[in-house]
Amino acid sequence: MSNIFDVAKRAGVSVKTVSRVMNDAEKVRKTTRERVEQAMQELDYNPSHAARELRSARSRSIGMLFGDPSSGFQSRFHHSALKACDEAGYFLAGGLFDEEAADWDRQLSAFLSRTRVRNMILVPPLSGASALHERLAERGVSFVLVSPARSSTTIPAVRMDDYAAAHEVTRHLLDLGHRRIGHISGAPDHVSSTLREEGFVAALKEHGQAENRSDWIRCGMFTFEHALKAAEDLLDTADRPTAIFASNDEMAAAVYFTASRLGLQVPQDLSVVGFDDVAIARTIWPTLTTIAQPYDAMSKAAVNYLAARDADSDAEPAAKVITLDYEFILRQSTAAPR
Amino acid sequence: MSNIFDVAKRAGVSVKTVSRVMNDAEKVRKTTRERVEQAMQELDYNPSHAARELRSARSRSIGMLFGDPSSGFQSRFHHSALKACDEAGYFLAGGLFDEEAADWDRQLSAFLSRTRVRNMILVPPLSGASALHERLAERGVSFVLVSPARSSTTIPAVRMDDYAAAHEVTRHLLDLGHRRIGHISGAPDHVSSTLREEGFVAALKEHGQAENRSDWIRCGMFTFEHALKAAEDLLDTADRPTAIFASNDEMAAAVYFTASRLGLQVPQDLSVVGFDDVAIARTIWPTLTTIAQPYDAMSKAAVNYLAARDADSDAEPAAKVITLDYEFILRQSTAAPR
DNA sequence: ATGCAAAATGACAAGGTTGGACATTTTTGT
DNA sequence: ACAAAAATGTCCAACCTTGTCATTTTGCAT
Repeated sequence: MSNIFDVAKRAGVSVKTVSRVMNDAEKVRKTTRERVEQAMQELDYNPSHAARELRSARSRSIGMLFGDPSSGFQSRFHHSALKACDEAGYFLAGGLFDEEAADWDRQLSAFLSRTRVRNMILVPPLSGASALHERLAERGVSFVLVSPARSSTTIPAVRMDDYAAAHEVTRHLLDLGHRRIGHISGAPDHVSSTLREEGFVAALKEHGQAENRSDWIRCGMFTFEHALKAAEDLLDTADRPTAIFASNDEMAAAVYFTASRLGLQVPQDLSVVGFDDVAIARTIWPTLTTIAQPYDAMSKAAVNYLAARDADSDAEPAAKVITLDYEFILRQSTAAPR
Repeated sequence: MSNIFDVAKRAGVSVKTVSRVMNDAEKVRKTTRERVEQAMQELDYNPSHAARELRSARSRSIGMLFGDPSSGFQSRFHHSALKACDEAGYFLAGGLFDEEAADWDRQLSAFLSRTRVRNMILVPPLSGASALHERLAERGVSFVLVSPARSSTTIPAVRMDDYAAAHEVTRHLLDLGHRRIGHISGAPDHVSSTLREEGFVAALKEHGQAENRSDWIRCGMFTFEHALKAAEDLLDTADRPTAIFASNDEMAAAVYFTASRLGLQVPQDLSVVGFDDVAIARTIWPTLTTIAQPYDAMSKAAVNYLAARDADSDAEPAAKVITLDYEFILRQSTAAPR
């Protein structure tokens, strides 16, 4: 396995110059840079992560804590984060974190000192754990929240436009001809849930459906179990909605089940829309129309911010909260009402 | 942040002794060890991962490649692997791997040289990718397969007793009184699928149900989509089974849907059993009776083997294939037939 | 051509740990 | 008290990269 000396020798320059090429902040003449880059390629050179970390203040690694083990969002995001880190030349260090555990503080310490990670990404539900955030700040770790529960002006965060997405979803249902539309909201203390609900209500109002029954909005706490109950309340009456917009995919799955149980076919008798586009959206039948979180873009934004801060620790992002474009994914769970 | 010198000073010993304590292969008196350990605690010392990796041949890190992004098995295993690595003082390095990509070879090189990982764990479907295994062997990386597709006597692997588990599942259905039992098998080239099918057939035979219709065994390829078709074939006749054993949880979910569509209630009209106990088993309704893979035990076994080999590179495991105990998880998807 | 500032490049130490090869001290058993 | 064995210490080199500072080269104006 080749090292920086081999590259330097082959390119006929000093090791320092090779180093400069890799950390491309400093001035290197174009011809030199090209010579070095070619040598790197020829030797299939990759810098040693360990040596870099040992020598330099920049850590080159980003930590991601895994909380809720069954979170579809977390799995999807992890995948994107691996990709983003790869591209940025960073390294994603995964660690376990159990918010409920009595010794979470010790757990965190062990993770931080073992990995020497100075940068972290927190996804829900950990992006809402303020005790954790405080501890990280104390220890001088930079971190970015993904889809945080509370909007904060002090902690950098990436998120998507929940309001606009919910608005578009509702609009889609209205355009199909639905006039009786239910909504299953998430956790009331989570700002994403609130925004989605607001987007839903606003779209109805704009369409002159202001009188849409307010008891067609039920809280599902973002969980399958709660949503089952909510769906039953909505559907088990003669006067039921013809479409339901659930604030995440797991809850949409719960709607499917309740619908099946009541003998309602999706989408013929009931249109269903989810949110997040996690694995389950493609694993249930009919496949679920939903909003795809911009996983790749969010990861990239988070990694880039951390990388920039790494390079210049005083750097502050232009915007504390970065809002990214979602995507509306039309699958088979929506149709015109009968 | 304290280093090994600080610890040595505080414990009143030499740096070498501290090192010996940490790498506990060599002889250190008990009292000395305790003194050193106390000093480490007091100083909140954690050895620098980077320095160790840089200096020593032992990598202290284990790589895990992520293939199929929507694999429930992979997510569950990842969680357990993080735990196991943590306990063993190792570090889990995650990397992306796309078997289909034309440049997977380059991808692999980049991952290996960037992380300098010398140990790997491969989960399905990557534990069945022989081209990948060859390349890893060439590069001198030790690796362990988890639930490999083919039984091999040359590559270390951990797995569970698929045959026994399938046997127990079938036995459970028979004990409930079911006499007409269907099976949806996985991918025919995967030994786990074959073993499960054999366990199923054997249990029926033992119970004198040898004449159980062989066309009640259908192939579902381990995927939701294929299983939908298989379930329909099994259920959309008057002469249908009263119970179905699916070779994984995703396929069991497909059975639920087909059942609902046909107006059959689970478990009253149809008992369903899955396999793996991934997130979906608890997210669908009724919750799914299934076999839990021994995720924690498999991770631990894999990590321990790799750690042992790390310490003594000639070490070979007593058994090439370690078989671990599964757990039968009784939930709400099974009941006596009507 | 000459001199000068600016740009590009190089030499060397340092970072925390382990391994090797021995030397020295302490303990154990008799 | 003695020898042998066990435990501990010393010292140096190596791992690979980057930061600091010194040196060389280049570009430009005279």
